[in-house]
Amino acid sequence: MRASQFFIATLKEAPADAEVVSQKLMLRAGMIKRLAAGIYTWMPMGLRVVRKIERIVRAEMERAGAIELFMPAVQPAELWQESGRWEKYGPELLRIKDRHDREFVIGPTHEEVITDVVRREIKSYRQLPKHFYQIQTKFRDEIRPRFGVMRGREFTMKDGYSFHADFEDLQREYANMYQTYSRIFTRLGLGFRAVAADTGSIGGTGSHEFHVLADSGEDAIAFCPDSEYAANVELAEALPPAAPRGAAGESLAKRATPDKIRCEDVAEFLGTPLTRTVKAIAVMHDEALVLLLIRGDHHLNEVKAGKLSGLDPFRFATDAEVERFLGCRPGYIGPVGIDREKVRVIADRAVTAMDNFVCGANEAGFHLTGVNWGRDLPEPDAVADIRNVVVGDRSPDGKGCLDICRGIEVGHIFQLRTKYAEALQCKFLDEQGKDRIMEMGCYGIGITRIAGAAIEQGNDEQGIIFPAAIAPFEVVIVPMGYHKSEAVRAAANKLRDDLLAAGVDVILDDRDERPGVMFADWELIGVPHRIVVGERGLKENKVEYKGRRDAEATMLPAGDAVPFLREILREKLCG
RNA sequence: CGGGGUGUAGCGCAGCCCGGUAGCGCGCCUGCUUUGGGAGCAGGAUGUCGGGGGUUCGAAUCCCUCCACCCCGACCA
Repeated sequence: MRASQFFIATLKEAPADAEVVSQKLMLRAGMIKRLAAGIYTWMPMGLRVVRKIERIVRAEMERAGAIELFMPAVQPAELWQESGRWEKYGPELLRIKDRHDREFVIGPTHEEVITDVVRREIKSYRQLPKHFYQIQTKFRDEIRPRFGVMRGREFTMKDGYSFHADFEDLQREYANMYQTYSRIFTRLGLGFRAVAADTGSIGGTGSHEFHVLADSGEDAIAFCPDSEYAANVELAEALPPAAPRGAAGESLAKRATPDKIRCEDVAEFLGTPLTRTVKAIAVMHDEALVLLLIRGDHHLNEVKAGKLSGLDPFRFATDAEVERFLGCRPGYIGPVGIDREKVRVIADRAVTAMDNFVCGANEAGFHLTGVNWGRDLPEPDAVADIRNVVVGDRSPDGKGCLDICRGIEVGHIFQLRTKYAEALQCKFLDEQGKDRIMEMGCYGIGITRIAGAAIEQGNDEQGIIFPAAIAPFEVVIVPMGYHKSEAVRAAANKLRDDLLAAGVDVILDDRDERPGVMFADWELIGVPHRIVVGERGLKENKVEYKGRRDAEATMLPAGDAVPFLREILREKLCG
């Protein structure tokens, strides 16, 4: 490729509304163009990145035994009504009507379509298992699209669906995909982590998310540095405290705490550690108020709380409801002296182990100190794990303490079991000639999100630092005076031809630009390897090499450039 | 949806309060010079001032309305 024939559209300044670094850099590097909220054009430079990601994903999916097909983006409403998601999916599902007033959706995912295909095509256990996948445009009408292609409304996804005669075979394929995804993200050159994930309403044993580790990630991941344990914070279990509850040493006292509403403020005002305070969170279930008790320094985990049998589903109580049930305005409510016939109390595991604690007095402007279970109030109606884990908590696998990092979800594998097969009656005949529902797995990779995630993980003051595997070009040749010096032009052209012949994805910058412009452009675009050809070096028959992360350039004999680059590119691919 | 904010040239912005018909930087075009880190000089092109309505002799500016985009929204219980 020659730069003069390609399309390079870099910007010195990023559009003002770009928020995250990947979005700014992709816009500046001319990889994407915004058309509408969460909807982007992939410009030629960016498309090369997407295509390289797709190529690796395809290769590994084929290797794992999956078969590619391509399903429609526009899908009839009937299928979604049949699965029940026409109602359940909510406003994220974009619905459209055709000229005959028939309803359709723009597919946010393809479980319905693939299940329909399989139920029509596969009749016998002899045809199972099968794993179909596609790389396709999805549309999800996000409430608030942000972060460029990381949370767009229209995006490209690899989605695969496997069908099995029994659960054991589904688990086999699930393990196969776990390995495959690990290979894919390794080949893509990303720092990632597989984490146990919430299975949501579907239940079942298996779901893992694959996260690219980056501080800007939207998800928090709890992991144990001393073991393999890693889970989304939504899921990670907070173990019961090791130390038992202490004796009731202090006597119960009511203290005036005017205008002190937050636990932090109360603790500071009373000179008590935050860890001795208890916050009561009022929620509503079945039109009854339930108090959730969390230690002052902890955070409620809504996902965990929502799974409790007596709390599914719940919503936060309004101020009026708090007043009605507790006779006190929010800010000073607590579990002491309330009508436990009407208000249930669910305590986090950490809270039941507390003694001599501080909580609201159910009287505006007052908190209680020296509160003790048993003595001052009855034991909680239920004890459960309803908080987020924090750094330093014991790891659920018992092998050390948890740490927390942030990640961008780029892959998700899921054992769907029979959820969709049941709804759409996707059956096969087994060896006995009996009708049985198929077991299903689904496996997704956010292709376009990976481009953004890779940039979040690799960038500096100058711009993007792409892994070689997904950079738009592996090598750029920047000649000094291409249009002035016959020697430079000849050497640069030859190097380009030799690299192409050696299978290297190279671009020669033959634009009539000043050196500074070319250097800045390629550093912004993030090409990992750069060769500078100049008369200065050619006098000694040398060219200059600089890796994108290198501080200094090194000179090499012109003849060594091709084997040298082949070598480092091969290392990167295998490493 | 609720709250806040912004729409002026391809990008970044000023002008608006206090009405007089639009400007700066980058980019773009032409010429000359320059050529190892986003060049210099000279000349030039580019705007339904988000749309519609109103007030006014006159509206980017004031008023009404619509639209688009951006930001924030459990943790006070």
